[in-house]
Amino acid sequence: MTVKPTRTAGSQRPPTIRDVAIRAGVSTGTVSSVITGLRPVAEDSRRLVHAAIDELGFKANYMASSLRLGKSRTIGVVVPNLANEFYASLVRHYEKEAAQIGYEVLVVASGEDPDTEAKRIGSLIARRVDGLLVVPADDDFGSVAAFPQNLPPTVLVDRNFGNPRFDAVASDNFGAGKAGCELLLQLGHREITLLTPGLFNANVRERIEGYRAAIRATEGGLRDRVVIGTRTIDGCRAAVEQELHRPDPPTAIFATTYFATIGAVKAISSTGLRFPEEISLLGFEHSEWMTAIRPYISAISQAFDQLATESWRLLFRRIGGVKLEVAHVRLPCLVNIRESARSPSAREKTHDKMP
Amino acid sequence: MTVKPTRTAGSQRPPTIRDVAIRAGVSTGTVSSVITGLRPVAEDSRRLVHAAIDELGFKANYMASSLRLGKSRTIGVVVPNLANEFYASLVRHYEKEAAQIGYEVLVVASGEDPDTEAKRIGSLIARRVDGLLVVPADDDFGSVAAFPQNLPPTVLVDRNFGNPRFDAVASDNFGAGKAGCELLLQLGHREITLLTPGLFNANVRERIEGYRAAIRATEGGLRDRVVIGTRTIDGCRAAVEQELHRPDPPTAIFATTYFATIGAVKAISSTGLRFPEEISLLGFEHSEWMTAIRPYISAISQAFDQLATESWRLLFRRIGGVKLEVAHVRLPCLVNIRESARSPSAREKTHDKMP
DNA sequence: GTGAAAGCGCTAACAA
DNA sequence: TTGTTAGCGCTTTCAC
Repeated sequence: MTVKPTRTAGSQRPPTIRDVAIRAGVSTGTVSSVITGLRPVAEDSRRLVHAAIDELGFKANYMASSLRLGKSRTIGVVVPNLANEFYASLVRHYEKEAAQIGYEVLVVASGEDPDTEAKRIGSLIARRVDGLLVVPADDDFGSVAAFPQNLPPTVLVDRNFGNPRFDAVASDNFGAGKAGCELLLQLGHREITLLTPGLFNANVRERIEGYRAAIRATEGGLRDRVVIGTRTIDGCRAAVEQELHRPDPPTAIFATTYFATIGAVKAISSTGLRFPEEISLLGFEHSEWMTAIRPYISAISQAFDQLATESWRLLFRRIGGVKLEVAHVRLPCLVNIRESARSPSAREKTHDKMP
Repeated sequence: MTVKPTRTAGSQRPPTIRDVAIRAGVSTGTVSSVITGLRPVAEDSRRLVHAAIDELGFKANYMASSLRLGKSRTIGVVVPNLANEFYASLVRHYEKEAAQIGYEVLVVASGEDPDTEAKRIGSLIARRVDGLLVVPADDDFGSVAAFPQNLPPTVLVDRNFGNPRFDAVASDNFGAGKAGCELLLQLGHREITLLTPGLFNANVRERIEGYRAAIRATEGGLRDRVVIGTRTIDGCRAAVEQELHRPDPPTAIFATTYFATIGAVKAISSTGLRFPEEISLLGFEHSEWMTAIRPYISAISQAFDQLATESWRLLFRRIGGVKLEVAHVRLPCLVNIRESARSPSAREKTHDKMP
């Protein structure tokens, strides 16, 4: 039988609870009690233990305690793309929430790909995260063949709201599309082009429906104009450029996502059009730059802080509770009226001058 | 003696290696061998084990294996602020690198506060991360009293480059400040205000020194103008507004950080000054919006992808190696000349007209 | 090629 | 109030 060496601050591997116990002249059980505070410890022992902990620079091994306890105090956060400020903000909020209660967040990106998502979630499960906060890569979360069974408590954020198997929180996308279009209509626009990166997810489809509803509600028999770009900024940019070069260009553009917004601004900037005099823009989401360079960008934005706190709340409700109803929470969007959307009068005038 | 129940796919707690072993009619050792592939297994057993794994939806518990192996395949990433795109990009790169080799990243934010940083790093250590990638909250990383001893392999990114105890990778800040100022000088500017959020960290101080060196190298006996804001966008904005309202306003502003850049743009936009005709701006870092609204923002930028890959490389070099020299790597910055910085001629003309 | 069993560092039930 | 001890789920000798 080999004798186990005691580990000190300088040694290779970090000291264990056993090293602390020996040094303090108590048992490991007592040390554990001091650390967790779950059962009373005599003042003398406590002092001894604390002294030993400090001298050794001891840090309880969380992996061991997690294994024993069956919970990791870790939450897995899955987002499509960290390059998108919207998702980065979500992560930021989650990290803050986690820090407050001694949790940690494991962040992974799916790259908008369901297979990658499944794979990444698999490794989060292997790490036994206590819960999952996921912005699904598509609207059928969990449908991929290789998708892991036995998910921990999970709440879906921003996408795939209708999924009956999971708690979810998302924005009122229909309302957002409708409000945005109405705003432009009120300003006097009659040729409003909706820009979407695609039709791949329900969020944009709902926003489009909201836009269409607003168009239909009008008495002028206006037509809806939907332009489809790609999921990249450049794809949206190209689509808008093409739209602006048509013989009957729109007087306003309504972008349905953050990347579409950037693409639209780029497209407008690259044309000779005066902005916002000749072309109005209503974007989506909020970012600092929108209130930096003129014209300040008007935009509908998701209340991502609320999305974050609400989804966090739902997750812990589920981690704590048993047999809960599936909860689905819709949050209203915000309308930020700034400079990039104005009434089309200037443009009309220009037209009047040269018939 | 209680008999341990076998766990199946539907049961509460996830199946263990033991459940797989029983189901496959082999020992846990054999199952382990199949999973890790570390010792040969007969084809028959392998098939049996794989079948059992699939039927049970088994996922090896990483906490248990980590505990046993003494390594977690997890890297801790510590950044000052996830709201800063620059750091968010760093995280994005690290996540990608991690995914490629089956690692995971634990992301924490220090909020620019050394005490919070120490505390957060403490919990990363408790989770036994295999390594730490940190953008330190200040230039004396690890000096706080409560700072944990016995760090895992660690590399410092972007800040506190000189720290002799740690590998580090950072940009050539002096060179960046110098190149930026020289660019403005070449354009013909003589009154160049340098905007910094403070003097708290060596990066900005080095950038200032670079700027001063360029000013001094000039023959015109130019004065250096350094304006100090705060670490927030608004603080920088206020500082620039004040500067622009002086009787002797600058013709160009050179912002030394990302937040300072946004603050400067906001300040310029809020004044009546024509931009860039009357006032030039050279920013710092790169972001999509800089090439969206006109004028496109010229900026010096850190090669954050290189910072990320290089720091990742250094970290794994150290995780793998023993007794390595401390490595310090400086990376050059990029100069992106766009529209917001131009020669001050327009401004001069305006002045000429009203003496 | 495979099984039995020890043990990673911790917590909790049970005794004392 | 405290010590002892049996595992948490996995990997890895050591036998066979």
